[in-house]
Amino acid sequence: MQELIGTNDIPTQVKDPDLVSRRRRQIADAAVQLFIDSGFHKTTTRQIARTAGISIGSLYEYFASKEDILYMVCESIHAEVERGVTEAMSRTKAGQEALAGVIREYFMVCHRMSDFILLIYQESRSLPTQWQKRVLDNELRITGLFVGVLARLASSGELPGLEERDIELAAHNIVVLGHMWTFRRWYLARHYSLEDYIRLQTKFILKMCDRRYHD
Amino acid sequence: MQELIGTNDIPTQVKDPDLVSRRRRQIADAAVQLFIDSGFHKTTTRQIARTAGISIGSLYEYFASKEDILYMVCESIHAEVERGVTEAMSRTKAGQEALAGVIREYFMVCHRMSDFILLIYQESRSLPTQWQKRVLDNELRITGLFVGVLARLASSGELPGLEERDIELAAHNIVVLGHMWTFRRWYLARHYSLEDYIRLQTKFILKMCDRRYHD
DNA sequence: GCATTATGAGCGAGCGCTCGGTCATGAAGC
DNA sequence: GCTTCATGACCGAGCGCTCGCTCATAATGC
Repeated sequence: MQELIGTNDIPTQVKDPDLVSRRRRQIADAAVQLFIDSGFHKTTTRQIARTAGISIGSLYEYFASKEDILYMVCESIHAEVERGVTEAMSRTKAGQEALAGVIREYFMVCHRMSDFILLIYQESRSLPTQWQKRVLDNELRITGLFVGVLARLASSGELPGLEERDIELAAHNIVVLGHMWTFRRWYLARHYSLEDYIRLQTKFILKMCDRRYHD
Repeated sequence: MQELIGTNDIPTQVKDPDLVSRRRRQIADAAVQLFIDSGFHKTTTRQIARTAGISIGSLYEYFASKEDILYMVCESIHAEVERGVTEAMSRTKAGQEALAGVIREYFMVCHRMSDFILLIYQESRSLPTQWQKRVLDNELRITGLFVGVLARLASSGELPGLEERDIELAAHNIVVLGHMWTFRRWYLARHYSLEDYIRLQTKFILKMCDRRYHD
């Protein structure tokens, strides 16, 4: 929920850039919780302002529209997920267990960001078209991180029989199985602990990617 | 999009049950397209009435609220998916290829119902809580169909090493990988034909479920 | 002619957003 | 140092409008 808060993507009346990013963060933080609780459409701009502790007038000094707020919220969420994943990757060692490690960390991020990821699934359609595209780009960039991991393993012979097209699709599968924990949580969390889920899915994913794998 | 149109879940002023189900179908058909095109919130009840070819007053003879219409639309979609899957299952033979066959048919259903499935992901949150639960029940019932298939195969020794908990989760995975074709279509459809997608994902799923499987 | 169904003008709550104005701060002029 | 003035962040009543929904009345059909 970062630097881009002060991005010049979104115009503002206010001169002081430091103040702009502080206030935007303040507003986005208030908005994201309200969006999660009641959805984008049922949340009113007045509510957002009140929760952020500023007036409705001031709110519109920092954002040009309600959609702008949603866009910033979506960007923040993706930035946070991406940060989590890249961090996990830099921490992780090479070789066979690398994949399992990254999956684990990614699933933990999904768990932590459950409500936020769900929000993107449900509300990103309310964004103006060009910003929807940006959201999809973000999604694709995150998927790309997993393509990278898989490609590295494949090229070092760790995943024999996995061609380029397989890799791409496998990466999408990993990403989406992480999301699945968020949008099927109402069921999954009642039958599997997060640890169980990670263990079982990792097993599945490894079997999927590595024909030599046996449990 | 069926019999349940005349369901007594939703109250009506109109006596003739046949008329009720005809009109409800008429309204739901109009609404679903509008919801897909513009989303639930941006669609107005007046638009729905106009598209259905009736007056706004009449619309409220057959539905008590806009949410009621969304609920009926969601139910219809799930009924259609379930019909498609059960039909595929009765058509399909036993044994090793049974799974691949069912997956194939299911993915075809997902493809055909792409927009509708996406609609449920995006708009079911706008439903009153108790009806959200019903939607989740439907989702679970469809998943249950796959649990059934996998369990039958497992008990006849076709999928060694797949325990009950694995089966449950594998079924969820299959369902969600079908949905993935709908909500990542903006990317996937540009890189994989439906046939490619089915072939690759089936391979993945079989590897996931069957340790004896090799391509 | 009565019961049933259809109609659409109208209601009013509530929405996103604006804009004229306030006020704390600090620079400028003397 | 005191007064004056300029700045810009902050404010919130209120505008214009839309929307979901109602209800008095008309049309229909048995």
